[in-house]
Amino acid sequence: MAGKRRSEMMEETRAKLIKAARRAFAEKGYAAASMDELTAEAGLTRGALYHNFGDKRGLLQAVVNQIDAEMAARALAIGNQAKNDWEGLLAEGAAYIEMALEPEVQRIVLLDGPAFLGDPSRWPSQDSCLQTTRQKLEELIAQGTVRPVDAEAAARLLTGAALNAALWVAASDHPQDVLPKAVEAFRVLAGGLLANRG
Amino acid sequence: MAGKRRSEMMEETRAKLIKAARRAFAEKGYAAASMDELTAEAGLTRGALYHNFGDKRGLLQAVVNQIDAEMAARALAIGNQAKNDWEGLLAEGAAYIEMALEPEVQRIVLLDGPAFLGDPSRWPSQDSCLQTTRQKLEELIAQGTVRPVDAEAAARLLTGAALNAALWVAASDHPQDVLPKAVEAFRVLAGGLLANRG
DNA sequence: TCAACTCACATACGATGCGTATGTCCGATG
DNA sequence: CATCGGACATACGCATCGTATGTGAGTTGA
Repeated sequence: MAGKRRSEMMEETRAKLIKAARRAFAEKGYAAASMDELTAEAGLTRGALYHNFGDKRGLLQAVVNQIDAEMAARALAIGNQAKNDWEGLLAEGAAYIEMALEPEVQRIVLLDGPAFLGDPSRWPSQDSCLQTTRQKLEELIAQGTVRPVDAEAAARLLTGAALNAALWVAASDHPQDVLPKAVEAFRVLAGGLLANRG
Repeated sequence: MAGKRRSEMMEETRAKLIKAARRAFAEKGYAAASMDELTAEAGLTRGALYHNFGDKRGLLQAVVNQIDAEMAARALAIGNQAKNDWEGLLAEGAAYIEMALEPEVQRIVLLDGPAFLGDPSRWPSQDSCLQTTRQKLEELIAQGTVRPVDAEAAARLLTGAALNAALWVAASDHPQDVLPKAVEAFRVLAGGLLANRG
C-alpha cells in the first residue's frame, strides 16, 4: 500500500466516499443523510468530502453521474441484443423500468437528483439514458420505422413514461405482479410512434 | 374582524400559512425554505405552523393537496369541453403539460413532492390528476375506443410522460417553441392506445 | 540528501434551522 | 364571573452544514 502515488490515493478516497454516499443516499435520502456519518463510514471525515467534491451537492452529482453511466451501459447492452432497432428501443424502455426498481436508482437518480440538481438534461453527465434513446429514435425515424416526430420530445416522453411507471411499480404492494403490466402498457404506448403498425 | 368564530380564525391562519408556503416552496424549494421567514411573511411565528400542521412536511402535504385539487379541477373542466372522450383525454394531457410550466406545480408537486412525501399515489390527496385520467381511460376501454390494457398502468405512463415532458419544456431555453413539440409528441404517443387508428 | 513547499485531509468554529417544551392570552362554557 | 381549553408565541436544545485553520506525509529542486 505504500507504493501508491498521491493521485491514486485521491481516486481511492473519492471512490470510498461515493460508495458510502450511494448507500446513505439510497437508504435515507439526500436531505436526511448526514455528512458526518457518511464520511465516518468511509473511514474519513468531512474534510475529505469538501476537499474532493466542494459541497454536499457535489457529492450527489458525482454519485448520480456514476449510477447514470452504469444504467446507460446496461441499457445499451440490452438494446443491442434485440433483433432489430425497434425491438431494441422497446427492450431499453423495459430495462429502464426494471432498473428503476432498485432503490439506488429510484431514490437517488429519479427523486433526489431532479429535486436537488435540477433538470436531468442539464446535468454534466447529460443524462445518458435520455441521450441513447433519443439517438435510437432518430435512427428509427430516418429509416422510416417511426413517424416523423421531434426525437427529443419523443425521447423525453418515453423515458418519462418508463421511469414514472417504475416508481409506481416499486411503490406498489406486489411489484412482481405489477411489473409486467407496466411493461405491456409501455409497449402499447410506444406503438403509437410506429409509422404503420400491424 | 371581531365577529369571527375561532374555527374561522383557524382556517384563516391555515390559509395564510399555505399561501406563504406556496410562494416560498416554489421560489426556494422545500429544503431551502426557512420556516422562520415563511411564517413571518404570513404575520405569524413557527408556533402557528407546528400547531396547525405538525411539522414542515405536514405543511408541504397541505400545499400539495391544494395545488393538486386545483390542477384536477382545471383538467376536468378542459377535458369536458372536448367533442368526445378520446379528445378529452388528449386535452387533459396537454393541459397537464401546460400546467406543469408553472413554477408552483413544477417545483412543489413534481420535484419536491415525490422527493419528500414519497410516491404520489400514496398521498392522502390520492393524486387527483392520476385518478381522473385513469377513470377516463377505463371508460374509453369499456366503449372499445382504447385497447384493453391495464388502466392504472396506462394512466401512470400517460401522466408520467406528460409531466416529464413538461419539466423538459420548462427547463428549455425557449419554452414557447418547445411546448407544441411536446404536445404533438404526446398525441402521437397516446395514439398507441387506440384500438384502431385512422 | 535535506530543506522548503504543496496538498490531501483532519480539527475547530460559527451560523442556521428544525422540533419541542413552556408560557400567555383570548374566547368559550357553565 | 370564574374556570378551562386551545391557538399561538417564546425560549431552548440539538443536529448539521460550510469554512477557516491546523498538520503531517509526499514531492521537488539544489
